[in-house]
Amino acid sequence: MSNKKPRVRFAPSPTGYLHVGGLRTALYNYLFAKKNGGKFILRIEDTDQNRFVEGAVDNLIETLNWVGLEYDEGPNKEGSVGPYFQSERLDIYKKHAEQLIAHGDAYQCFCTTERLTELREKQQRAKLPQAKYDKLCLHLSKEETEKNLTEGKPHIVRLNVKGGDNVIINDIVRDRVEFTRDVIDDQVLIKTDGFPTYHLANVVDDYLMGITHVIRGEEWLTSTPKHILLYNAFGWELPTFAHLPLLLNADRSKLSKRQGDVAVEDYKAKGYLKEALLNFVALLGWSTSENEEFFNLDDLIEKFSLERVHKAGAIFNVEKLDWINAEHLRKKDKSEILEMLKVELAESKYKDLELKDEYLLLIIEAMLERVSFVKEYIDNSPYFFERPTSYDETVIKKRWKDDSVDLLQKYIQKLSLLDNPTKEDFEIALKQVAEEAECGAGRIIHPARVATSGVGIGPGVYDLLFILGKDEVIVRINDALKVIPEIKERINQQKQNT
RNA sequence: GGCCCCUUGGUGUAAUUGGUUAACACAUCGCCCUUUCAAGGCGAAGAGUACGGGUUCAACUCCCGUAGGGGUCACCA
Repeated sequence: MSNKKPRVRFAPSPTGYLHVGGLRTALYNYLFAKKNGGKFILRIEDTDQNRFVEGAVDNLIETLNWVGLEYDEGPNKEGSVGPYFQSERLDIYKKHAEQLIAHGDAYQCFCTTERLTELREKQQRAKLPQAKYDKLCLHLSKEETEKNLTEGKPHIVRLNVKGGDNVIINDIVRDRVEFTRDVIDDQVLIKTDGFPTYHLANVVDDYLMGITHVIRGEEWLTSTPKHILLYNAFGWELPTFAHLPLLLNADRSKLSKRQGDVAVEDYKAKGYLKEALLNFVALLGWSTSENEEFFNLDDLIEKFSLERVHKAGAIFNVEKLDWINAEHLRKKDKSEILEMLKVELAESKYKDLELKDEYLLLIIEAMLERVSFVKEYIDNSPYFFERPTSYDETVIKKRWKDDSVDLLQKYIQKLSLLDNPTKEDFEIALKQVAEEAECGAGRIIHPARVATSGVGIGPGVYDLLFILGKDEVIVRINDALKVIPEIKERINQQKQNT
């Protein structure tokens, strides 16, 4: 397969949502394909009828589209090796299972679930190293098997694991992994309902779909020997394997729902950028020799290699994700942020406000360095969208002085004389008032900020005042002057009482 | 428990594949800048590479053992 263009696949089972670990697997597959001019295929592993989830496939595809991992072949994008739903390939698996049976590499098994359970319990009680099927049905005579079949007895098909050499996996990430054959169970290939198990289906499909590299999570490593036995039984050339390290919870167990968000859509809903998610997840188990950290998708395609994927599992550290998200957000064009902010606003309580683009752009400019998420433009500075509903008491306590009322009155008086003040005009006016009152500018800056925004933090005051505009500033300060002195008075009272 | 995988600061990783004061980033702390908060700049603390043996002039890098963690042992994927 050395000269062939690689064909890789992401083969999730549609359980409802895309797991971030799945996203990382999909990404590595995608990057490997794009890097090497190959094809990235999406195959739906829906062979478990019990786990059918309505709408799961659509949701999965939607999420994949959202992050921008476009597949070359898959559902709704037929190539020449479809269908891409395993549930639509049942006859293919059946045919292949029959072929295996004919060659003695598989056999029908009529054992009941009860017997199997009992067998397993007995083996466990006997403290056998490993519970395995006892091959009872392998020794059924041809006649018995035929009889059972014609009687319509429920049955499954099992892989017939024979003795022989150790099974060796050559893996790009883990080099060489070796298993003795006695640890390999006679794996179920076809279930009673006629559906194949993962093991049969993935081998048959990977071969038929021309998959050259199987890139998947480490949880598959121990079942890979079964797959290799199947390839051998069919006489097929093995694909190259690459088993990826797991994504972990903070306690180093496999990343799970219980310990935080696990679905890509959860992160999307929280406002993470797709660029940040991909960038972050790419770094969980892979790095460049320079240890660079900021990448967009094109960078990743250029730099990625499976050889630099490493072996140990990685903890999914949200703090770092947050930082990467902020980095990506700051590098975006203001116009792009504007569009995202509009979407965010449309879903907020300010959805009925009519806000001009120039106004939003001013906010974006002023807040850019202060936000890590688009929604923070709203959450961190609601005062751009509504008048303060309260005033931060700790700020009042610290910044509101006896002369604040007087200074602010003088300031708005001065402002009222200005015609279309620029940002600089707001500054000049404020400094004039300070000079005339023979006090520092801070004496006005801080009260002006709380009075107009209700809080003590935010962009530069002159930005704040300019963006709000002269009229609004005057209204807000007048409003504030009616209530802040009372708050201050109350705070002073409390102080005396304690 | 059997089998398999893994092990560099709290976290993600780097270390020209045996020669570095073990590097970078996130997080933390401090200082500077800004009369706010961030961002940014500078700096600090934090691992001597899980542990123990070897091999070697030299080991994070090779070998053996131990420990710890994880994965897997379904008619789920």
